Amino acid sequence: MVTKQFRGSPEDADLTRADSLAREIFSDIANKWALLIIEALGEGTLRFGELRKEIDGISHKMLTQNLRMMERNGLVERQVHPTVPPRVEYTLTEPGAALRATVDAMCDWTHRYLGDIEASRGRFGSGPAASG
Amino acid sequence: MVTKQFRGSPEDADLTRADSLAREIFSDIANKWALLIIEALGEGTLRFGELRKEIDGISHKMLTQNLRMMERNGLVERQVHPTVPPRVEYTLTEPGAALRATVDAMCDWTHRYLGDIEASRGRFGSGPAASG
DNA sequence: CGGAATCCTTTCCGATACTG
DNA sequence: CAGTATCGGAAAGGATTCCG
Repeated sequence: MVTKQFRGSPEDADLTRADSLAREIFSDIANKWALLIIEALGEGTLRFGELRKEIDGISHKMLTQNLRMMERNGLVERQVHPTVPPRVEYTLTEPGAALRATVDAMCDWTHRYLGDIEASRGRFGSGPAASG
Repeated sequence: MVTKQFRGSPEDADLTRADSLAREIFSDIANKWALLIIEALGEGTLRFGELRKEIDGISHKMLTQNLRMMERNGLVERQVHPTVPPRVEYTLTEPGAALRATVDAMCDWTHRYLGDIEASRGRFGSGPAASG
């Protein structure tokens, strides 16, 4: 039940704390860039620059920011090779790989219903017109 | 391949248009509130006010805004009962219900890895400390 | 090459007021 | 009860610059 969060009742402090944490994590990953990064890393390990090229439209800043967040949450592992120029590689962890299956499903869904959605958009606006 | 979007090449106009649309839809639904609404409607039809109560922390405005977007994309159906006071009900469509399975998986994932993530967060910050 | 900090614009989102 | 519109602060996010 991720829809619920915390209410201030002191008794169920543990339950509400878990709910609050669940919601926080959910909010972290229910984000465009994070999901696209997971999708991109699904193929295997990628360097920072490769990720940037793979994910169309992501900025340097957003990529860094989301990778930090995902590293903190243990979704990706960051490996720094102390060469020059530096080489930094990102890999999905086991939790990250598990989430990847879900993201794949979301991508499949998108392509599966692309036509329906386009049609729905066409109807929207012309649909609920006045009757008289 | 939702990670790719459109490049201005005139030849593959159709392909890039589809990619662009796919990314747009993906961005629409890869959003905290939209996913929580889908999750909430998974149980069955709910009124506006019920949704508001079900989804902790969502504001009147965000709920309206996301419901419009989801209606436009054909994820939810909106039924207005011309009573007084008005009664408006929201139900998942078939595409919406299909997406629900994915969102459920995301919620399951969240609870499944809650502990791991919390542990990872604890390590983060104290991990990459200087060696000397 | 990858990261961090800065600046600046855009978007998000809550609060409020008003309508039917 | 549900929806729309407006306002203003907060946060997101892009561009740029400097560092190792």
